[in-house]
Amino acid sequence: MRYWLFKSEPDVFGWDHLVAKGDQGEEWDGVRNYQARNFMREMKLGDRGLFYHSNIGKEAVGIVEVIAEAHPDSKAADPKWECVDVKAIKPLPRPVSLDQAKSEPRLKDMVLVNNSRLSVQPVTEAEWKVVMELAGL
DNA sequence: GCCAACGTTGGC
DNA sequence: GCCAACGTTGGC
Repeated sequence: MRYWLFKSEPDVFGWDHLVAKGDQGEEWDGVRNYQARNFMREMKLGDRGLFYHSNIGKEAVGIVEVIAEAHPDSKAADPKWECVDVKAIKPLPRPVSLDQAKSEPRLKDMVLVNNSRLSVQPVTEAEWKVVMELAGL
């Protein structure tokens, strides 16, 4: 299983929105960046990801699971843009902020810390474990 | 609100 | 195919 990080602005589509979708989950649509799309193409059913709030909060707030592998983004005019479906698994007991990630030496190579603009990112297993530890899981 | 970083576009 | 101009993202 691999780990990922999904970034979203909470006032556009936040953790609570995804939780409200329940087991049905939601398409991670709207990605118009090749790097991010290519990561979604690599995702497999059951992969886990962090749900990160950009701009407001700047913290990982929950865990999601991939429930549908890459397919054309239903909201894109061009089918070259693909996305996966995700559902909320559980909130982090203690959200992990960008500041925390930056000040944690074990997370210094995390994409989130080094390339703030990429909206879908891979997370290594080692990084995942550190984040879980900081989150109180 | 500003601006640095990055990606994309389009003229040449 | 290069690169300047432009637009967007997201941290500060």
